[in-house]
Amino acid sequence: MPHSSSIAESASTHSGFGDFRMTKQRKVVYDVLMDERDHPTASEVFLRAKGKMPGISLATVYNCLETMTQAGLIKQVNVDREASRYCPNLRPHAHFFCSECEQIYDIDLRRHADLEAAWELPEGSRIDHVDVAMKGVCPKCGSATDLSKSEN
Amino acid sequence: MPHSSSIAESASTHSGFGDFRMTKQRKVVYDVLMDERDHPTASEVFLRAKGKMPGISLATVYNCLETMTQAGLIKQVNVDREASRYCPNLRPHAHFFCSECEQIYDIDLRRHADLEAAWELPEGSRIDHVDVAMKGVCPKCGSATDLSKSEN
DNA sequence: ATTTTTATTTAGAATAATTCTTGATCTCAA
DNA sequence: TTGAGATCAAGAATTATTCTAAATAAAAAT
Repeated sequence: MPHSSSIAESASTHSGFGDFRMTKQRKVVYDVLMDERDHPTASEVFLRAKGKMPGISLATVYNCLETMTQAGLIKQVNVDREASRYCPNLRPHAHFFCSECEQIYDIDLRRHADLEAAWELPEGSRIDHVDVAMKGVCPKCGSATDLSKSEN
Repeated sequence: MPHSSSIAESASTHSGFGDFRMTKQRKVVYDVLMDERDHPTASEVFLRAKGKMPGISLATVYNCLETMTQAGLIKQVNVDREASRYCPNLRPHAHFFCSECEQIYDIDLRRHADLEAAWELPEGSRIDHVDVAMKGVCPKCGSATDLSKSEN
């Protein structure tokens, strides 16, 4: 008889997130995301993860990112068709992509804001997930005069 | 031929949208989007376009979609990392992706709604574009009992 | 503790959407 | 009409991601 217990698991590698096991590799990947919350791509995560665990493979990084996304531990962030990025911020938030510095910033939702109220949703729609991505220029890049389009 | 409309229809091949030329191919692609507003992917557009212009190539369809998106004639719609879809709806609207029927629906913005008010945007951010994608189950699919998960 | 089962990792091959390249063709303007 | 530049077509190339299969590790059962 294979196991069947749905939730409520026991000791060690379990995290309490459904059937999710926090393996060594997953821990490393998760830590990478926690260490620098700059929305790295899978390959960027891979590079950093190798620093902590040289033998880890790219496929594993992809696996970990996918499993942890499913488990709800992290979020996958997509901007246009670029490589997916990942973040461990679980609060409801939007993403702001600065087209100057190509950084992604988390934008928090205001306490009382009602996202769905703004839209003419047909009666009876069930919303599972709302994804808000903004594009523009961040304060840092915006204040820099057009001349000094240097770095930062 | 159906649709008469708006833009991209005047005299020569010029449309008034910057330096954009409405060539035969681009017209075909644009008409495909106008004929059936169901957010087709590039390959779907290609298939339909071949009906109107058998010699058209996939590369050209990609070119047309890209140029017209740049020109602001159509919009590229991305849901997660799936193939991009395209729509000629220029009103500000969000996209609702039904995970049952895999259709994309346009969701209009309520007249007075203020999108940016909901977010804790840092002072001095310049927003060029906001992209809202919702995922869930549409009324049609939601009302169908779980048993009749048939089509549509 | 040893065996059996199941999940996870790894490396590389495969995939799929998209972009690029090159040469041909078309359009506009002189 | 000619020349320049834009656009098109066909196929090769790219790239992020997924898949496959074998090896390993962890958990459960004996």
